[in-house]
Amino acid sequence: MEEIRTRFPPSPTGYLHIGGARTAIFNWLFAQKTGGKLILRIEDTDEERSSEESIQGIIESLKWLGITWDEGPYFQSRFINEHLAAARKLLESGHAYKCFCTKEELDRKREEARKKKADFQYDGTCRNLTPKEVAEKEAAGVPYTIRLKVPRGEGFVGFEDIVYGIIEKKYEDIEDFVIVRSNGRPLYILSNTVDDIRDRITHVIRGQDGLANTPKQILIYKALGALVPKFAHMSLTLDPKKAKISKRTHGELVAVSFYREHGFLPWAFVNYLALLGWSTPDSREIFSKEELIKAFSLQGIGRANAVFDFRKNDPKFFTDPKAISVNTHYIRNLPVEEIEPYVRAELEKAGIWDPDFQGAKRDWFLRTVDLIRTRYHVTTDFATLGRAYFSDDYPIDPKALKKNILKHEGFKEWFPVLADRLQAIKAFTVEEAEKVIRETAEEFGIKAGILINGIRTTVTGQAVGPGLFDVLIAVGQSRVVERLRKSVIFFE
RNA sequence: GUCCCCAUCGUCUAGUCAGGUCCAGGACACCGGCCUUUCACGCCGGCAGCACCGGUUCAAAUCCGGUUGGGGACGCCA
Repeated sequence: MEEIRTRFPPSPTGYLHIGGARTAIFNWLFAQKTGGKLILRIEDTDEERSSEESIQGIIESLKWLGITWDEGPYFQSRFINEHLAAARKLLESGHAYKCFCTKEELDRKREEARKKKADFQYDGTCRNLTPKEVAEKEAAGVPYTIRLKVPRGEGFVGFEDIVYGIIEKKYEDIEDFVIVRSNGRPLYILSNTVDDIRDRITHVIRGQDGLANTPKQILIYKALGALVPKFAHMSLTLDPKKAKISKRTHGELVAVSFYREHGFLPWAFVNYLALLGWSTPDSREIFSKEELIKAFSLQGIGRANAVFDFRKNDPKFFTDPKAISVNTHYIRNLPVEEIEPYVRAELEKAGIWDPDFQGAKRDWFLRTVDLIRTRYHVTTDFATLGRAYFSDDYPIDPKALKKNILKHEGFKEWFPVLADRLQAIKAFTVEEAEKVIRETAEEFGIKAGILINGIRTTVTGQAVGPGLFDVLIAVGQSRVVERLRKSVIFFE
């Protein structure tokens, strides 16, 4: 059987955004699933907007997501001569012709048509130029573009899209489109097709916005005598207002790097993105990498566009709640060793990483991560909400301070007593700590909850967290005692 | 304006190709309860949808037509 080859061809005009990432993921999944190859091709032929920085950023984002490619990156700009050779071939075989119309003239006609609310198509002025006329214009040095000669009369270009089914477009609805500019540079529609032919792409998996281009490209394949690949167009990703996601209007909120910086586990993000516009008959949502590859199929891609429901300025969610929930799932359920490197990265970023955490204190570290992770949503939480476990320099949440400590003047005397008694414990265990604290509460004639919540706030800086006695063991006897002693300053 | 695509809970979706088993299933979010030293987790329960109109049929979310709505493409950008 023929080898399956897919490609991901980003144009390096900015960061990788979620739409591009999704396209890359689907191509990658299909290649993995079928034992095929994924080709990475940088379409850097837009001289104005392409940048090296963007190329690096895109590659970095792909790597972070865990998307691997088998060939490339190839650079489209290196193959311009090949694109032009194809155009010459089309000229010679009579599938294309030189057009001497000026851009200004065409722009004017287009504008005129738009005003009259009429359809505009190139009128084919130069299509019927005699060889003599062409020669004269050329001799006079009139610049020209090269247009593909689209078949005229009845008939249509048809193909069967793997996702959308049979698509047919009448010849009369396709104009003789430009494939080479008057400055001699090829256009995307030509370059992209020639590259796909050279790279022996068998399956073009791309956004639905490429659907309208497909009949034109098929015409090029046929004129060049090349085999037409299979096409699978995927539904688009829309913003909450149903507009196409774009770097321009959504900024960093749609950048893959944004999610990396905000504490997403790469696989969780891939898993979530796969769910946008793709599903299995059983509506399953959580997949390991192996499971996703196994479950993936192009037929599972939906035809209706999907909304990436990010919430700008939402106090509770900084992006699509579903994306966060998938991430949360992984943070809570993955073997703790698998999230260890990500927690480490966050602690390093926060400047509170201790090398012992992967040496002498590794057991403690893993146990602590495991203890606190059930209420975290993103890996950055370990360095913010969880800071007190890993560093002695941590902030006290003012609300918690007010509610759990300042409300009870008694802590002025309770904290020192608790510090003494906890320090006196020989074997510092959950049971012992609990016993001491409950007895102390009884002695003072108050509810244990008051002491428990006050201690939690002092020791962790927060009103919420794991069961207090587990917290005390995690933080450790000496640090707990120290923190309690220092707490009298809250009343100064 | 022309061409193309799409239409199930707020969001992601199953079900549509092969009409009955769907007074529509799951997930997220939301609400309530249990658990509890707090917050989570977990468990239990709830809210909420087949865009509309017509047709075919014994029977339609599923098939057909139209309407409306949404999206995309119409560049000498990629």
